[in-house]
Amino acid sequence: MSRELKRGTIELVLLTLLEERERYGYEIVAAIEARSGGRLEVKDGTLYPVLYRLEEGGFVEPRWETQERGVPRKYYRITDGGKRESTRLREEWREFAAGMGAILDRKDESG
Amino acid sequence: MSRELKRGTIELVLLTLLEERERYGYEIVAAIEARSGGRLEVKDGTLYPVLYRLEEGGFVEPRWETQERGVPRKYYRITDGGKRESTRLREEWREFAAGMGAILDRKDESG
DNA sequence: TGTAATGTCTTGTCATGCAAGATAGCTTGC
DNA sequence: GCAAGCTATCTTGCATGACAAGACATTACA
Repeated sequence: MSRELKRGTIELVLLTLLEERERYGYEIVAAIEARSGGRLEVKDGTLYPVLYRLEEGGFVEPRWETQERGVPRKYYRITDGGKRESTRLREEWREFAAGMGAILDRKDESG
Repeated sequence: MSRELKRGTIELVLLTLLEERERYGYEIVAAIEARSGGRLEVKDGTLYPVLYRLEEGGFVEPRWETQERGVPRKYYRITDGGKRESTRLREEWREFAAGMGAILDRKDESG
C-alpha cells in the first residue's frame, strides 16, 4: 500500500484502537494488519514516533509493564482529550473520503 | 481539509477528471472544489507540479490553446497509459479506504 | 552456535502539498 | 489613465511524516 496514502491517517488508526483498550506498540502493529485484512501495514519505525506525538499532545498516556519473562512492554492508554481528538480526526476522514467518493463515483455529466 | 490526507490522492483525482474530457489547470482547480462539494481543495501551486509529473510519466499530454482573447490555456489530455494508471490508483484507493473502514467501522470485539 | 521471535528506539532520507511570489492579458470602474 | 480584480501559468523553498535501516535486549528453539 502506498506510503503517501497513509499520511495523516495513522494517528486516527492508533486512537481508534486505543479507544477499545490499552495496547502496546508491537501489539498495535499486528492489530492494524489483522484488522484491515492485510490492507494496511504500519512499520514500527513509523509507529513509535506517532505514539510520541500523541503523548506530547496529551492524547495518550504510557505505562511500563514488566513481564515475568520477556521484554518490558510500554502500554498506552487513551485520555479524554484523545477521545475528542479521535472523534475530530474521524470526522475529518469521513469528509475527505466523501469528497474523494464524490469525484471518483459520479455517474452524471454535470460540472 | 488536512494537507496530509490529500497526499497520494491528487494524481488519481486529476486522472479521473481528465478521463471525462480534456481540461486545463485553472479549470481543474475549480472542478475539484465544485465536484467534492467544497470538501477537497487543491491549490494551483500544487496542481501544476502534479501535471508535470503525470506528463513525465506519459499519463497525460499537453496542448496549448490560444484564445481569441485572454491568456493561452494549456489543455491536458489523458493517454492510454494514463487510463491504466487511473484504474490502478483507483483500485489502490479503494483498498486503502476499505482498510480504514475495517478499522474505524468495526462493531464486534474480536482481534 | 545461530536463527528467529518479541519488544522498543533512533537517525537519515525522500516525496509532496502548499505558501508566496512572479508574470501576463483582460475587464471594470473611478 | 490607472487601480483593482479576475483569468491563467509557473517557480522556489519549506514543513511534514512514513519508513528503511540499524541498534539494542530478552527469550526460545534448532
